[in-house]
Amino acid sequence: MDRSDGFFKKVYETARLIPYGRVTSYGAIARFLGAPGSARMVGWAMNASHNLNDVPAHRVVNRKGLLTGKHHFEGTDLMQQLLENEGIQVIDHQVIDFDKVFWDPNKEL
DNA sequence: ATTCTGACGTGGG
DNA sequence: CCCCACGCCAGAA
Repeated sequence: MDRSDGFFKKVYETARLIPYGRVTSYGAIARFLGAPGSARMVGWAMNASHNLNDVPAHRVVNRKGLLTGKHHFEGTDLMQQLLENEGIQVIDHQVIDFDKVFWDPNKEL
């Protein structure tokens, strides 16, 4: 059916756990799921999550804090707008104070 | 079936 | 910090 059980579902749940005003990286989620080398699959799952509204994909960035996925959002600045709306400062598609707003599931959970 | 790509990450230089 | 090469697995052509 629509909900693939396993990896995808875990990605969605983890993404939902991201607190307000925080961001995480694909690799962090992938490692939390037990797939440290399959960070790409997290991004792929996010692409599938495009239909879901409970998955704040805009809070997920790459390890550099760069909004690599902004290209897949509507318009051209939507992802940045959402992050700034949460109090996250974003300049040139890059998250400022990334180490401060970074939320690591392995560390926080 | 094969081949390529892709919202990434890590390691070496 | 940058650049290059490899690995990872799912999906599309």
